[in-house]
Amino acid sequence: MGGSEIRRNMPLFSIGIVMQLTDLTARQIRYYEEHELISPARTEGNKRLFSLNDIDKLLEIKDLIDQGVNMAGIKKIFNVKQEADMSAAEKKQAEKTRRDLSDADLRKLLRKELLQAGRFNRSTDRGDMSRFFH
DNA sequence: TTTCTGACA
DNA sequence: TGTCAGTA
Repeated sequence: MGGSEIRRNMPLFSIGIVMQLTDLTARQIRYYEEHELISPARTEGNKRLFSLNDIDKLLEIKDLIDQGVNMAGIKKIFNVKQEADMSAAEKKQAEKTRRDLSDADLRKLLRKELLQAGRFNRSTDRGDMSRFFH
């Protein structure tokens, strides 16, 4: 890893600066943080401090959003991306984690759909379009 | 003045 | 997502 990594991860910018740099609203930026797409540091006063990496990530998110990709799709893309630069051992663990999460979600979904079998809400799921981007 | 969290006529 | 409230 290059020593510049520490600089790119240095918490430097307020949300106001980031808004101007990314053309995103504070609402959107906080929303993406809620969904764990970014994890800015905090000051003693609980103010968010963004790094260059955070800004790059927000820029990518903005492009994806503009292309019609939703949160689910963006999360998938980011997961694949970060999995790309992981060691084999880490990949194995990540695969297990992903599988476990899937099983948990599957049980929930299965129970719901068994209970109220008769709902068609697959129309808004454009998240899978992400497969055509990365 | 800026940012934060929570909430929704 | 926008926006308003009430703070820190």
